[in-house]
Amino acid sequence: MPLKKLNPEQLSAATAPLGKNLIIASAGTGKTSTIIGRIAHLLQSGVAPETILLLTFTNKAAGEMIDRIATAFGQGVANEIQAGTFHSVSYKWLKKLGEPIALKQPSELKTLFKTVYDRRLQRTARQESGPLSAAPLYDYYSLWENRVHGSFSQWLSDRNPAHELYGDLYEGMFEEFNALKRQLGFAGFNDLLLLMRQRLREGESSPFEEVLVDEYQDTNPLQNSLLEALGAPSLFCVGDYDQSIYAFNGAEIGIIGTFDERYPGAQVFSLSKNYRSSAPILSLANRVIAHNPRIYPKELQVTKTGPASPPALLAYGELFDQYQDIARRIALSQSPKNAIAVIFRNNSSADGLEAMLRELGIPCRRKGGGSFFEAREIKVLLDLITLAVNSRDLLAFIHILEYGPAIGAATAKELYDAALEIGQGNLLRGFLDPKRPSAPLFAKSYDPTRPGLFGHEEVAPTAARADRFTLSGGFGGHPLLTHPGLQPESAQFLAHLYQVAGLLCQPLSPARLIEKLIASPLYEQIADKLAHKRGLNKNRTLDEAAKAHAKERIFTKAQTLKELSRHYQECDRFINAMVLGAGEMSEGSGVNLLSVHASKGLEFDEVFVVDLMDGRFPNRKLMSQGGEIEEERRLFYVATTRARDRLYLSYASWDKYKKIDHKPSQFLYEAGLIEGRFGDQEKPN
DNA sequence: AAATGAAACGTTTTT
DNA sequence: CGTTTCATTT
Repeated sequence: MPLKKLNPEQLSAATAPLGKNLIIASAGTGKTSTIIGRIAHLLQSGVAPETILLLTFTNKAAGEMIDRIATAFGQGVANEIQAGTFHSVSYKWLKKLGEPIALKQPSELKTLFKTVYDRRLQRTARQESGPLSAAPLYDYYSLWENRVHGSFSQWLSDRNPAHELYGDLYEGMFEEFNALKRQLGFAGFNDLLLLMRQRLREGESSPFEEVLVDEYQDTNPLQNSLLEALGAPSLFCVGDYDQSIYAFNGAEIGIIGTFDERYPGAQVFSLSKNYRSSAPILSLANRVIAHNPRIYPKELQVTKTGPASPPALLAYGELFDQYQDIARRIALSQSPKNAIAVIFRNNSSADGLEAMLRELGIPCRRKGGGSFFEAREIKVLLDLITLAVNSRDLLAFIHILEYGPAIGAATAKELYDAALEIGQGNLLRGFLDPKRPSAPLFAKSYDPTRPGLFGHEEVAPTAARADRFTLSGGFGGHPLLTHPGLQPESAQFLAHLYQVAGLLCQPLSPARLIEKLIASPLYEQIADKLAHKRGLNKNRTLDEAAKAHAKERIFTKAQTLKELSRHYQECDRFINAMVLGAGEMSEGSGVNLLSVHASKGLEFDEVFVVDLMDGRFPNRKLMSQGGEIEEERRLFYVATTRARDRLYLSYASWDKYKKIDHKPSQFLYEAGLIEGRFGDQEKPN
């Protein structure tokens, strides 16, 4: 039983009376066991499982905890507990409330925003020192949404007075963008939280007796306001001040810091016994983090006894010597490969490491899903399935159409408008069961002086007859074929899409649908186009063998997606899970290659923290943009406390590829691994 | 309006 | 280093 295994500190936290409870749990102090214990305690005290909400930082973490509950209380009870990230829980709830939500990737929404931006800002008006470009502006806005207080333009000009001039312009853009987003039924990550909070404030009642929040230190004001809107009588927030590493996403350390002020009568518990790391590893981590100001006193006790190997500093001349030697050490290590991790500040370190490991035949796994979901052959499939779910999805439709020969963004948008009209709001019906248009369909024409997806203007309609193409399969004479500029090969592509539209209307499971899509002439044509591009040499000649190989890989990947989809019964759940959890899948097995952020919550026998050079870790570029050295130090703390038995810290003083000299990270000085004080070393003559 | 080839660009971390 | 944006051609 979960509660039996807890130490007195953990037990007293887990069995705390209902109320506002904050648990300060340093690295390796059995945070997860305490949460499991808490849930066990609630269930044993008669709290109904469906009134327990567990919020975690990743859906994977939620799944693992629910699995542990299932072991003790059975799958039935475990499944009643609401668990997931703020985002996925909000999504599920909004879905249940009947809110139509088509969740979109941030990159997609950014592109959509850019079309609004481009129309409002003439090219000539864009100079350096002028207004922000679309992408950074969108990023700022997104960060602001997570920070919730005040107006956007005010917040922006507080950061940089130069933006004050453009405040109204920006506000107007986002007003239009948000309206457009609503009209198209799209939602981004932030929207899930904003919509959920709105529903709660409008009186939607929350059924939760207690909300448990894991990784509380990484909560941002938007999430916190949602938590407050939930209004649960009891909170169980678990976090560690020293592991707050998501300031860039709006996380505010003050939220955990002011818990007892914001909730009078709150109880604060502290877990102080570390079960993970050896004494020398823990003492190194503590030595470094001691340079940060304390909010809560922390006295970590080591419980591991026996011989321990001290953390080792590995210094190298050149960057790739470092990667190579670490790969060699890993090859010689006695530890199982999946109990070893290489941790870095910036993902750019991963490629070099992976290459060197591969050279020695060592398997490795990288988090972040890799590029699987970024691959075009996967994206098209997801876009096609999206159409089955959201039959008026502008972005999905346009992305698919752009694979058509001689069809670009402009023609795609015209076809979208037309199909939507003759389908009475349903693109698929527009293909399969078109209403006869009362007026000519394509009376609009693209105006290149007004860029973006919405830059159309009325011009004199051009007459074109749909029957000028000879097509098989019942698509001949279709109203969409009256598009005046349509090429014969484009018409053929549309005929293939017509056939697929029939598939998308059938009530199929994601796996069955993907299977049929892969076998369709449409996908064959798209795959061929992609493979052709990839088989092209630099001198524009086609390497047939390379093309065949590329095509094979495309279909293999498509099969992988089909396998992945087997876990889902409904298409809409599948699609949204792919957006919400795309980054949570790791590919392969073996040595773990992780960014510090991705390593959060994990532990390994042996840990290599690499590229500990000033500038890279701490990341000076970020710090110049407002990042804080304290946050970088916390990142270092998180990285080193992943290690159970062995910890290696490494750096290289020369990057021959970029021709950059590197100095060791200041954290190596603070750790006492390098003598003297950072910044004091004399310059070489 | 699309396709092609050349130039610029920037390389943080995540739901 | 690879991607994304720009300019030119058809």
